[in-house]
Amino acid sequence: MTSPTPARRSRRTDALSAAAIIDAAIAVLDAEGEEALTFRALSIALETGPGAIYHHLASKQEILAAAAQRLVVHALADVPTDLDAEGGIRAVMLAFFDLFDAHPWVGTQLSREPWQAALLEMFEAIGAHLDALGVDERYQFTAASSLLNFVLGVAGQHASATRLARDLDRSTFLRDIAEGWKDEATAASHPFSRRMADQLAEHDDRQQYSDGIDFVLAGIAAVAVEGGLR
Amino acid sequence: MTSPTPARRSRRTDALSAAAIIDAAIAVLDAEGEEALTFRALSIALETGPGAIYHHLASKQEILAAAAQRLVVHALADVPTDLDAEGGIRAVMLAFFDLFDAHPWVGTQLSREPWQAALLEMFEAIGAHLDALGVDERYQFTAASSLLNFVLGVAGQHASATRLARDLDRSTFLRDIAEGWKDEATAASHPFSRRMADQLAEHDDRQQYSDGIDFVLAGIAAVAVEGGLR
DNA sequence: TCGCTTTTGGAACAACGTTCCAATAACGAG
DNA sequence: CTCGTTATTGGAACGTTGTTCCAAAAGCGA
Repeated sequence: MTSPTPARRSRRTDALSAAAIIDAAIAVLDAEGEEALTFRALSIALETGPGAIYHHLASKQEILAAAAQRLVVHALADVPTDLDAEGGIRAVMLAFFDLFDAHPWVGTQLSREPWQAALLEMFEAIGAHLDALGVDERYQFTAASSLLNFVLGVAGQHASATRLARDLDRSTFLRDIAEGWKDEATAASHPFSRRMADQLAEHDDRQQYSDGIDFVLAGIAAVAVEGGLR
Repeated sequence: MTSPTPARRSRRTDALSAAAIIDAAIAVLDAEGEEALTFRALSIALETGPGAIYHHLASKQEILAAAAQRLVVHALADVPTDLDAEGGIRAVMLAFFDLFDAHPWVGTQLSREPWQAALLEMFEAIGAHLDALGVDERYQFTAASSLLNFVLGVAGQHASATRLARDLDRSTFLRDIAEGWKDEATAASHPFSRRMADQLAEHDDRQQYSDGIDFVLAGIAAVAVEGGLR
């Protein structure tokens, strides 16, 4: 098998490169999920061995971080630029949600390494609108961080929910959780959650995310625009 | 070695149990960090083998989830109950931060499994105050979720930062990141982050978290209390 | 005292990320 | 063109992980 073909041109027709490895990694992650990205799977996809991969990238972390950054940059490139300040922030934030919805593994990756490259891109994209929004300069760092932290929380939950509900249906998965909240013993000690159980089962993730942004933006407007309290 | 001592009373003086295993797991996690919790480390700490552990708990996930839930419940038990609605929510949210600061691995765990037991406790503790805060019933689910997502984002970042800065000092770690933001090429394409670099290096995590809560609470008050817009 | 069930702990397994290395292609200097 | 040097390749091997399996031991009801 795999006859040597002694003296053709190149060992590979397509040269291996960091970019090619990241391409393959994204393809595997999107097609089969986070836990499917192994050096063995990558080796098969690229028709090579782990040694060759390690010659271009230092670790699995580096592959994941680079893959996440590429998708973040790509998603941000598609955001329209002719919007007012608030519309611009909303568009950026929704672009993040759609990215995490299409590539849930990115949500996991962003919590693996602090202030990695992808996070800088997100931080910048959010912060770029704060001046135009009229946010007092002293509040801009906190405002951008708050929006970023909110996105990251959603991204993490969305990723783990998708991971678990990979075979299972999302709605039946949520219905099961909601049923648990309606269990007598649980409901007795968790009355608020009991009241919310039906909404949990029926809610729209994207709408809820958008409503959450409304809260944070309204809060920033109330506290940090035109000199809020202290 | 380990002479059999043929016929004493019990095989172990302290009976193995789920609670004892979780105790040991928390001790290992707090003392040596997330990646130190292995079945081998647990076996040594409990003076047993992996088989005995699996007889009481089904998987490593289950151990981590139970450990996280215990700490969340414990942290919530210490929150004073004689506060007004807003003070109550603030106290709960700050209790979460202090928990994630003392036990960073909890922040990672909460993103591993969706709607796990610990999250229900957090969701309930937040939501319990929303009626008293005057939040319209239609907004309570979204309001509680938004606060929860914000906490989870902070927890995840805090956990990964602590993990990376385990040997390294936190302030020098942040200073290094900030220096990267001041790099000429980076600064040119990321002017907002460039302006924020010094604040990144000097900011207080807990204060920033508290300010973020101010934003979200102000936004909830503006949008969802006494019938906000739409 | 005996039979059955629970509990124990260690051996064994497959899979993972990573390291190492011998073989090969590419390339610059002569 | 030729040759020594470097870059690149891919597979074998390593140590560690979570998990499974099983035989021995302890506890317990009849």
